[in-house]
Amino acid sequence: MKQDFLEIFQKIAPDLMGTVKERYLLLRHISDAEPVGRRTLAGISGLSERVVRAHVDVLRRSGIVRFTTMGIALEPQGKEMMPDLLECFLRLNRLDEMQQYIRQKLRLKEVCIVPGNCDSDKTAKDELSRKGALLLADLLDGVKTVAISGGSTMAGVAATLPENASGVAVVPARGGIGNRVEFQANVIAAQVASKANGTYHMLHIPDGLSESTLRVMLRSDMQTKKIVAMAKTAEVILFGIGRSDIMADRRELTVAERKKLTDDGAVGEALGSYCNVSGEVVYATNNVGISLTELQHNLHVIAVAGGSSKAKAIIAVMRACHTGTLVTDEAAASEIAKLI
Amino acid sequence: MKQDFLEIFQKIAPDLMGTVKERYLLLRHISDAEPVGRRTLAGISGLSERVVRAHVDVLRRSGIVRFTTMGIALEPQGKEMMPDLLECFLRLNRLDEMQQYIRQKLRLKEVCIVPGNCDSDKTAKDELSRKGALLLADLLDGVKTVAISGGSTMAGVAATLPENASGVAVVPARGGIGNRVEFQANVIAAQVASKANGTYHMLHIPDGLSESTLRVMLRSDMQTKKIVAMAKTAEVILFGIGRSDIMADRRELTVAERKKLTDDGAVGEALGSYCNVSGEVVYATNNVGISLTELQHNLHVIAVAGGSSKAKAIIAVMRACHTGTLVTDEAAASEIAKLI
DNA sequence: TTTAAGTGGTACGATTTTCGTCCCACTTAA
DNA sequence: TTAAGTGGGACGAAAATCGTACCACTTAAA
Repeated sequence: MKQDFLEIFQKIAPDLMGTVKERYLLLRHISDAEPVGRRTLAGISGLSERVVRAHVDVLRRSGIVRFTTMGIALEPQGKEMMPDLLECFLRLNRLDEMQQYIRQKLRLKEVCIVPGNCDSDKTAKDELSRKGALLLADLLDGVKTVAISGGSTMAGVAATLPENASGVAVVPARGGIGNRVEFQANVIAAQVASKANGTYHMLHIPDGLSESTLRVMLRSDMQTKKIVAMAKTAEVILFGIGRSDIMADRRELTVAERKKLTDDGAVGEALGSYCNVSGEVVYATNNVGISLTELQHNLHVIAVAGGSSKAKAIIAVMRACHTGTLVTDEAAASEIAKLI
Repeated sequence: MKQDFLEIFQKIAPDLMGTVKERYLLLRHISDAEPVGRRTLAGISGLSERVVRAHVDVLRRSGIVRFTTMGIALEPQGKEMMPDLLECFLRLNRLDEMQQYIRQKLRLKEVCIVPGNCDSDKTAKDELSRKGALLLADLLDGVKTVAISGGSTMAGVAATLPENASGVAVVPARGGIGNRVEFQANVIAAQVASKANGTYHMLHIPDGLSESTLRVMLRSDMQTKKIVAMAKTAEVILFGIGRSDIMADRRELTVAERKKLTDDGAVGEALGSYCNVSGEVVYATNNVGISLTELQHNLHVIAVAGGSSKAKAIIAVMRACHTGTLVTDEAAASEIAKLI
């Protein structure tokens, strides 16, 4: 069997997962402190008394727990199944706890973790992109403009985005980078627009221009100015996160620039900004578009990145970002949780 | 370990299982006839349009299906998971279908099937008893009298019955049989009464008396008469089913009697009545209490028996019984389904 | 081209279910 | 004896679910 029933279940009934988790939590507490009463149980589990009653009532009918005058206790068969139950939910709950932990530590709005490791597992990378795409799809209705960055992960998001008729306008978050055409923000923006039956605009600015050249270009090109403005006021901004050393390679920075990066402790890159582990932007490429520190004005900020090798980069960038939703994978998340 | 989660899930969230099964069914139908519309889907699945809508909405949010102008279709990732999904639900659905099939063919009120084979698997036997006990427990409130037969399965029911304060009166369904004290109906009735904080009565009549002796005893013993009357009007009657040859051994029948049994095609026994595979009672022991053919007057009739070796016996007895709930196991059920 | 069947989307009121919040009789241990 | 805690029961409010329409649109047959 390739996929756990648990994963399948999570796919076809994510709305019921909350109920199941509550039951599991209750059983854990009952197992810890049996016999224990409804109200006490409600207190330590954070649920209301009434829902606790509803849950234990089902569990009683299943013969897992018993109601005694001293409280709710596990039946022998319930006790018997506890180890299996724990093992089953261990991973699930670990992801849950990590989500909460990372969210609080990094002060983010939300954190999503998909199982697996993007570095070694191709399907995990697919899952990551898919999760990002689903989050984006849920936002598309009631939104006018979406800005999206480049990179292989964003390309995956664009590829797995379900078709819809939201008709949003999609713009690249930053100018061009690298030489793989399929990972260009322009191309990805076009692909997303196609899936959403919307419009797209391009930013024809190469990376690594001198500041003066950039200024000249901007002065003469009203179109670019308009698109940059659109990106800055986009309700949704979606971007990937890269390791600073790898991104330096891809941008073909000079030796001097790379030395400066390492000297300043840069570990992560996103939207052209290189950050150190404290969340400070230590270097920024000369290009147009949104930068990391401007994200507060956007309604929905979504960062997608996975793989244990990117853990430090993710910490750095999300600290610099201060807000938004992080979509990552199990491997990166556990590494992040270890580091912070 | 993977398979375990399904069973565990069934234990801790049996109420959600219906929803999950509906989703599974819908996915099967979508997979069969994609792209297919809401109303068509509602028609072939037997669900209401609104419910179908709610389900596919969840599935869409999970990225499993896609809504197109031609109908609902599977996303690539949904198509990918279908084989696993089918495998996961194969067993579950087989049990479901068998329940329906046996219920209709044998014209019973209800059929419950627990996984496994009681003949070879001790835990399956526990599950069987437990299921019977749970059914009984659900009935106890609002009921005054329960009649129960003897046998190892009934002993298991009594042992796994959750304690409760229903205070029912428990009587043995029939007089004594065999020589194992722990399987006597009297003892089991007492045990059930103890668990239910109720009262119990005994039937001090040994098996195999001559008819004249029996008559004499009954004439002089008003107590026995009263208890037999209680048993016959009990709202709940619970009994096990045995193979006729084995029961003949246990009752130590004479060679002539056994020959008559085999000649008449007796295969199953319950409540002192030996039945052939057509459901005709071909021989009845000389004892007091309820007999198989009188069960129509009882509100709830529950037969509990499992193991593939008992398949024929179960068919015979349940055909003679005409009504009631049958609790059996997977092995017996598949054998029964094959035979009828 | 026209037409009829079928599609997803939307809306709204009725129904059912869930939930919050009491009180009660009872058990238990201090 | 008392005080804390137990499960059970009940009832009205709140919420989710559900039935049932209608709509604009696509599609494929006529």
